Amino acid sequence: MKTQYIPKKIERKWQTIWEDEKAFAATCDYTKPKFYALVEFPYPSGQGLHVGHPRPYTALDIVARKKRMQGYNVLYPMGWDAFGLPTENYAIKNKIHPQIVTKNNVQRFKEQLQSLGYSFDWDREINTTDPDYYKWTQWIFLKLFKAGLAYKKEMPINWCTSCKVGLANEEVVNGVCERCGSEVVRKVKSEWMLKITEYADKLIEGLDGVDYIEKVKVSQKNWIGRSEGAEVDFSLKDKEDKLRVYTTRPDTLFGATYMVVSPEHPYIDKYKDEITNWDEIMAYREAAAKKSDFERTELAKDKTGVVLGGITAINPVNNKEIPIWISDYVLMTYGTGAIMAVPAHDDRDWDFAKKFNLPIIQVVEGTQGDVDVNEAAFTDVATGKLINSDFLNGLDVTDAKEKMKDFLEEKGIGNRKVNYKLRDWVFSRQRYWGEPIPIVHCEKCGYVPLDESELPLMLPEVDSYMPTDNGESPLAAMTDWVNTICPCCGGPAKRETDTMPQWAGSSWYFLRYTDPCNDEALASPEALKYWLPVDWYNGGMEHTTLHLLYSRFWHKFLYDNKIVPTSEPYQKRTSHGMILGENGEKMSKSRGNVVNPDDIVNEFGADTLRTYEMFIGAFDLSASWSNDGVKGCRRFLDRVWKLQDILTDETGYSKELETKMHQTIKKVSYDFENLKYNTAIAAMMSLINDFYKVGKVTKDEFKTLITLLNPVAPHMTEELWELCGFEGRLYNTAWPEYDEAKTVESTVEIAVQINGKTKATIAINKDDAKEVVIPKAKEAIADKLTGNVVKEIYVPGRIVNIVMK
RNA sequence: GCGGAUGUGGCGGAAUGGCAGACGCAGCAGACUCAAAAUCUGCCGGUGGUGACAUCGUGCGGGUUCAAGUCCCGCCAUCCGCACCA
Repeated sequence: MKTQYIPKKIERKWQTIWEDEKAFAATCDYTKPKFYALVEFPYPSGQGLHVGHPRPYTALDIVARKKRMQGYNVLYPMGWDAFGLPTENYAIKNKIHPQIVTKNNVQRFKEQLQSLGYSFDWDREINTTDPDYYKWTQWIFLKLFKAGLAYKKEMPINWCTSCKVGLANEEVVNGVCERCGSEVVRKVKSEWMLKITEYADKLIEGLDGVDYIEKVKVSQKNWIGRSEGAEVDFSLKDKEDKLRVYTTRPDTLFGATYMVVSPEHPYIDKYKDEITNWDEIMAYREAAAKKSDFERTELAKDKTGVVLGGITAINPVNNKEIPIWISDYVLMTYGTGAIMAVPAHDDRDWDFAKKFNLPIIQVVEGTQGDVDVNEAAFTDVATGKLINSDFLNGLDVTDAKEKMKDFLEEKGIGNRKVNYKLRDWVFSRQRYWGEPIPIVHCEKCGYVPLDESELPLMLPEVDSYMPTDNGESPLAAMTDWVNTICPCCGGPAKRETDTMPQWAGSSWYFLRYTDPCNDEALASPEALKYWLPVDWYNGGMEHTTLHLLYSRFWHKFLYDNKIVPTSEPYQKRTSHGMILGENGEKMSKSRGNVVNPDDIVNEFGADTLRTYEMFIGAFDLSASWSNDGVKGCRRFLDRVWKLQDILTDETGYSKELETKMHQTIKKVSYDFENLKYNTAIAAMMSLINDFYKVGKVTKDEFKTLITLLNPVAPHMTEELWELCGFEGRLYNTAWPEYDEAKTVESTVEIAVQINGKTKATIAINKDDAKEVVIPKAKEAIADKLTGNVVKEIYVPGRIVNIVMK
């Protein structure tokens, strides 16, 4: 054996060489074909890198390295999503400035990533907390504000009692704060909002033109929750006012037997004097307000409610007088905050009607037979036919919906309406460690944007980062900073003291990588035109309805304002599975099953860690860590290293392995771009097993193998390349080519079956005709051909099946 | 409840409708060693048989097909989202 494989001796060496040679820098030669590979930039937490991080980073590193070898100008950048609560909380606890905490964490993360040998272009590193970066985050906010898409609104928000901060709906999980797990209550605050709802349709339509894995598309569509229906006005008896409802089932209007309004509905206060049971209503309302969202969900099954005394409504299609109830199963935040109840054809209305003994009128009949709406609501829209509904009778549900919508619009008692589950984005945070919102409030002029020339609006130094109990940001205590003059009238004014949420900086970071040092624009139009869209973006499923949706929204807005050249930011989106502990549970300190990537690098080397994480299983599924599995991958790399012992001076591929070589190049090339890293590695393992079986490996076979393996194990293959005296550097050697014709053996062994069961195998020439193969096959199974042969099947090069009776 | 995914040896996992279990791990046996580790060689789904071989086998029940882990219909289990959205 020539030398021993000692990763520690070679990994640092190559990392330094790559850095010195700027091996992986994306060039500004915009004439070359480009490839933009992107992984989600991490939040540099104090814990350092988790073994989950290298999985997606290695996967796209493989793609990036391969694309470079195929002649592409590749952009594979990395940066830091560094604003956020954990850093701020750590800063509060340890009395260190968050800036310093961030700097330390970034340094640690960067060292760890570099020790894994990623081909990131570190010259394009970005950090969302850098004023030169957040200048442009603020700039985009101003654009949104000027376009009327950022507005301030008094609204009940999700308030985390521990973080003392308002949360977006997406950040509340099971009624508790996504970050700290504390209780979330509703609190009324004036908050900055972004009108993402204005882009709801565009965000749905855009999905048709991109190559995202299906489950991401489905989740986004469900989250946006588009529904088509109608708004209908019900008259209040003896009143001028109409009570407007939203329904997706206007066809069932004749079956509406009562109405329900949300406890917060404004009509309740408006008709206070005429409501005969005001005390009861108030008691219900208070009880509902006290319930947290979590309790409301928990109690979802059991319907509660109170009838409004003294006020009734008139069904506009049949003029019947019906009662109005209040109940918290109707949400003020969706539709109009009021519904018409059709208990015969809606499960929730049915539950409510049963509980309070309200009439149930059937207006849709099943075509399959009897439907008893006293037993359960009949909600099947596919098979129903309308009954008891005057001019709709006999129609199926789809036609009846349309006819009723036309009717409503003709008579002026309603109209078609599309609703979304998606809400506007709560964009304020009452926190220090975020981008300041560049807005000034003037008594005379209202909310006034800063002039672009004032950007970046720097985050000022404060004495305390503690949020306050009254819900104000720590910045509010900085009177010198808060008190300013109005950019509009020059009078006294106050700065906005809320900051932006963590999602702001990550909503456009991929644009900045294309031109990270530009101080005149977020990136030059040339750079954007060349690099966009991102060709392949990989990230976690948990960001599907947050980051991914938010960044698509910003991008579409920038596109509409002609700042970016593409309507979608990412052409392709994939997702990796989680890495679980050895026991199959999520890794956590409390479970004691955490694996530290540094330990693996120290003991086995970065190339082993990379190989193992790619070999661990299907990329999109979660996988359990296995220390034995890591050892196996190290063993594989050792065996590759030791191929030097049987390396000959011969060139070309040897006769016995020629087919295998072409097959392997084909398989590895395909698998690397199709998330099948595990089978690509298996194919290379199988190839080296064959080298050992044959007892030698030619120069060209060895070159091909280490080139194919280079994207996975870049350090050791580069070292081998040099040790063997091959020319230049492996990282800029051309990717191996294969000859399709040579991927198939000229003689193949195929199975001979009787009635689908294999009885023998025969060797044939791959081009042999059926007339040649069948007799050969029959000969091989002659002793078993005891019945009548009914049919003889030959699938060329694959199988023979003799059907016998 | 709705949506999405998953189910194959002791384990992780392979299989354009065409010889199920590639590749790896663990295990067993042997070689090397004073011994162990490392390394190398062989075996490695169940049952029956000394054996060639036979037979069963991809969560369960049906179906399509010459042929089904793969396609269709109906279930079960587990995991992950969402959840009173009218």
